Amino acid sequence: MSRKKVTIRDIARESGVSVATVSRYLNKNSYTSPETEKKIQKVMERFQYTPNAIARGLAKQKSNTIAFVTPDITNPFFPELVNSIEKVAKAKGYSLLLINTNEQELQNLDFWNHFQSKYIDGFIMAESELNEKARRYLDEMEIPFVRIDRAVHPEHSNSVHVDNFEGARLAVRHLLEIGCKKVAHISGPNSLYPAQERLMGYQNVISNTKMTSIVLEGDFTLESGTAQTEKLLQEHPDVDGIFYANDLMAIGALKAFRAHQKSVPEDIAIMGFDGIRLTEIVHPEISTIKQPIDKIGETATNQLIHFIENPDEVCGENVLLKVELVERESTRR
Amino acid sequence: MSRKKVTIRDIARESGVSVATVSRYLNKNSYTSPETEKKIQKVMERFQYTPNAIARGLAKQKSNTIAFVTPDITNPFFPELVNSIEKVAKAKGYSLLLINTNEQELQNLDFWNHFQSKYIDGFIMAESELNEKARRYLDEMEIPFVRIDRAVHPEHSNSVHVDNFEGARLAVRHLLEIGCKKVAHISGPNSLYPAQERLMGYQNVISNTKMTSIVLEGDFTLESGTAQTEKLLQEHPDVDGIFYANDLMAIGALKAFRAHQKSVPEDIAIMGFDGIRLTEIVHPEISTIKQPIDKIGETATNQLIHFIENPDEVCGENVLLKVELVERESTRR
DNA sequence: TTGAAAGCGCTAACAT
DNA sequence: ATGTTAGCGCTTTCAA
Repeated sequence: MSRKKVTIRDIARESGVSVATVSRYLNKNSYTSPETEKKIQKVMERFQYTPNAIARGLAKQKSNTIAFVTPDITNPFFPELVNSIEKVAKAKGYSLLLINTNEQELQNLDFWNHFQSKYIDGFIMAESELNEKARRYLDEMEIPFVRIDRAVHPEHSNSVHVDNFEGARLAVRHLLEIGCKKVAHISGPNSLYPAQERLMGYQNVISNTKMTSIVLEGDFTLESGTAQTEKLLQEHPDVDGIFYANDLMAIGALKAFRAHQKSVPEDIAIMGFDGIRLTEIVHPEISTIKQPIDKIGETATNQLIHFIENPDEVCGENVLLKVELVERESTRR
Repeated sequence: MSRKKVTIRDIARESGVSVATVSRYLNKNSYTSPETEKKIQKVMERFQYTPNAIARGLAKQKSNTIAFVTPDITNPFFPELVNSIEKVAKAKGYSLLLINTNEQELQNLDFWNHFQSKYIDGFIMAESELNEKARRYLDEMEIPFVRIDRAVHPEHSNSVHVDNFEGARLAVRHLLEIGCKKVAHISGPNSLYPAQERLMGYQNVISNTKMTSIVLEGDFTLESGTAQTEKLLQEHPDVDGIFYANDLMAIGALKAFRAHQKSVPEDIAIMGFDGIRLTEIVHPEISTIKQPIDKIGETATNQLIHFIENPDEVCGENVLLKVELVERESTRR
């Protein structure tokens, strides 16, 4: 038996109906009599028919593909996130395209033209920012997207967002509860909104104590965790609790503590933020504020697909998810 | 200004030529006079024309997308790999689809029908195995693919493969050189060819000494690293060197050593395999046999695209890449 | 409820 | 060197 690809026309001919009827059956959007449905169904099975997605895409101007756009997929947040995004997408009949591109290029209208030329139905972005021009262009082209993680910004809607402020408060209060007397914060880049929120959470709690606020700005990388901790230990050798704006920096800090013979949690207790798996792998295991990563991916994807399929519902909401304190060795006294 | 999408017909009309000429210009596969080229070029720029990828796909039966197929993208190997795959793919005009699916489903012909219905041009797989039926089907459909990492198997060609045997030998010899007297191996699953090769490398070196071979089978997970190390310490408390078939298990082992108050490298020296970034993050930093991850991704992608674009060259080669010893704290005496 | 036919936007013979 | 035209496989009016 030759593997000639079977088309809708073959199915139509073989079932004795027109292609239009077969198409209707396929799309279940118009009535078809039960009998013809049965017939078509049978024939499709016999021929192992699978409608051609590309042809469909061309006719409907829709690819049933969404994209995940990021400048750096080695961000440790990424794999789990993609997992849940892909899961939901697949369940709803969408494929996931991975697009690795820098912030620069996202401002380029050509980039979006190519994007549209594939009829990509929408995308999720986790890190970059779009300038005014790009946003307007996307708007004209009616390509929906949702922001998560570092891409969240209060000026823009359509995002899935976690409670960074409350999370930071949880973290700092936890440090106070276990008896820390001098608590510092290594923040994320000030330009990022989630980093600002975490900083504000820290300050909010500290301002209700007699402590003074000690903040150094990091950049969310492992290396900056090590470096800023070094600096902090230099300037304030008596710090006994540190809240890091993300887990990676907290993990990087461990190297600095080792160099300074400080033991965690005995000399200094530390908290991270994110809940990446790495926190359980290092020693000591790091206490953290855990984000519901799967839920973020799921919610974002559901929301995106909702927009795609209901373009009329103009304005998207912002979802806010809860975070949770996870206590581990780094704060166990 | 309305954003009506501009098509090849608009460009043709506006440049005073036929669509065929524009198409030729686009595909640069037939001659067009320099003058008309200039004209067309101008018009395209003026209209910001981007050819519709879906329409092209339908006509050429080709989507210019490749897929990365894996059952578990949280495999720590993944992000860096995808990075290099995507980079090469993009440079050659291909997009990357991420497909998360279990081994089970890969045997399902419907899965491949859907795959084909999108005109996916080829794929890379890193972990699963395909049964005879699926392989034949792919063959009939002429969907090329290449195997890397755990999916490599000596019975199949078209793979990019590292020198596991030699790598294992390097690792074990290194342990001997730093003075280990009793060296054990925690292997990967026996069912996986790369794991077998690493095991053979271990045995090869050990057989040239007066030592006896001590091997426990792990499964490449962090947890199994901890568990098998526990077991090993129970059975052979005097082991003073361990070669782990991958980094993750070596990292998991650290927990076991801590529990048994064994210090690394003083009491026991350990080596991993892979060269994932994590080995530099934990303490002590783990010596390892580093695979050229980027190169694997690049080579695999280049090879895949080569097959896609030269379907005539029937039989694919197997590329073998070198590995490299990286000495870190875990073997520094 | 079903069919005929005109697209969707591009490619690739075949002509000229 | 360029134009005509018939697809690629499916969807969607419009009629019946």
